[in-house]
Amino acid sequence: MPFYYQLRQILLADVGLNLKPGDRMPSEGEMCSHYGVSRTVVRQAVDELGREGVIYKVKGKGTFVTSRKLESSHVQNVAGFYASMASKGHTISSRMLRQVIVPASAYVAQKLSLDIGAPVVAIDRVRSVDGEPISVVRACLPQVLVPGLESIDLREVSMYAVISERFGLRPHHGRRTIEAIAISVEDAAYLGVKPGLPALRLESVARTAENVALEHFESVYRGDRSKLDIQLADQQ
Amino acid sequence: MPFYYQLRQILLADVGLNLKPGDRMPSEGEMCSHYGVSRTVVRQAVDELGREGVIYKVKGKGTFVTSRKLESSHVQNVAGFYASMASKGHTISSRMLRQVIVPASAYVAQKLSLDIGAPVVAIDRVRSVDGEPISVVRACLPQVLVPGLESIDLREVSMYAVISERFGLRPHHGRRTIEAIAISVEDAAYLGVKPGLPALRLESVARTAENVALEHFESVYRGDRSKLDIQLADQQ
DNA sequence: TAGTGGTCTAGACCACGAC
DNA sequence: TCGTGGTCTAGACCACTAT
Repeated sequence: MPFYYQLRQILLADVGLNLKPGDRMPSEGEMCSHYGVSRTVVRQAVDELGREGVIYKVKGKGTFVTSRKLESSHVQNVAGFYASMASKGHTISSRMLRQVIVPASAYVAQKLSLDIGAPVVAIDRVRSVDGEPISVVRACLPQVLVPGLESIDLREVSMYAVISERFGLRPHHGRRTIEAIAISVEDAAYLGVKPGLPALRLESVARTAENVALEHFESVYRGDRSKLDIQLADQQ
Repeated sequence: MPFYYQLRQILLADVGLNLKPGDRMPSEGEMCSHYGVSRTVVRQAVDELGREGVIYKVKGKGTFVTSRKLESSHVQNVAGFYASMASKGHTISSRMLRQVIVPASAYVAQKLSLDIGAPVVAIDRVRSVDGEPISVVRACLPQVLVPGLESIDLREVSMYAVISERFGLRPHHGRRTIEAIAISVEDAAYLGVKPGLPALRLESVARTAENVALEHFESVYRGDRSKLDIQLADQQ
């Protein structure tokens, strides 16, 4: 492990144990001599924690603990729903509605920069958190990128983990939009609510670092049980 | 301006003009000699662009252009609604519903870490984009932090800009939640839609770097005209 | 004046990818 | 083998804050 990463972990532990909100951290010079590393290393560790909002720096004064707890939300992380919920201790399960190769619709083709009719793996699931159905997710991935995905059991695992391990593909950036809709008859039945009630609709396109469109999905969350969390952080 | 910032701007312009998606950037060593700066400077500029998703690096190969256009969304930026919309060329106006000092309700007091009944400046507005009413925003700020805010004309300016200039307070981090609701009779009237239709409700608490709660607001967006945009970016 | 973080230099060695 | 980005050293000067 690089020094700066080890130091980052040490400082993170300090913030959780010895240091309270508003406390001043040791100065960069003190850290250099205390841990026997150069200032480059100290700054890389401290800057990372600053970007994550754990601490903040004031020129001429010092570095201080922000102390807020970070709970990254799956809405703004490429990590995915499964990883996000699992990290909070929830149990996630999926009921598979469809897992087949279909020709891309005009809409999906446009979102994924494919030709209309190009083969995509369509994966429709009802996702439950701690046993309760929360959302209906309809995902599409270009079949050429993930051959064989249509026959992998995804009920109890993270799809992103499978894609990463089997195909070496990792989502890197993307865009999501959220809107309020009246829930459809079909989705209401899946989620056990009345049709027409307010629901959240989240649409997402994830791309690799090379900007290859990897996945499009649309998910509908029942409005009475779902809030989407977003963390804000100013650029430091 | 620091060298690394100037270099950042130069590289950003290159990405927009000379370089296409997937193109390789000059290597770090080439930039050093070309611009006559040390590698520290080059790395600080390149790393920033990497974090913003403009470029990405592959060890042993080089640095490449991602090329996606960044459209920062006001949902995940502390910058605020006004700055976000204004930067996209929209005209924002506000109809002031209420701008007074009131005692904090139990709910607001808890969100702002105040005592119940402590004075807060309540600012309720109907916000219009390009002349069309889009959302109802109800904000509360601790009166001790922003004395006099209740008598400043906020109809045509950014509230965050006012708070920054007059009181030296800048939002630094915070948390927002999004949910789907059926719009109330009152808000429906403000927005000119039918009561009970799906709407988005965004709740936010913004804090300063010192973790002082600066502002709580709740805003309701008419569901038929609003989508909230979120940019995803993997940690590099 | 002393201490802090912000910026910068001029080197170094390493692991990884391409050839 | 060579070039790339990843990590690291040991300094330096600056602007800002506090006293």
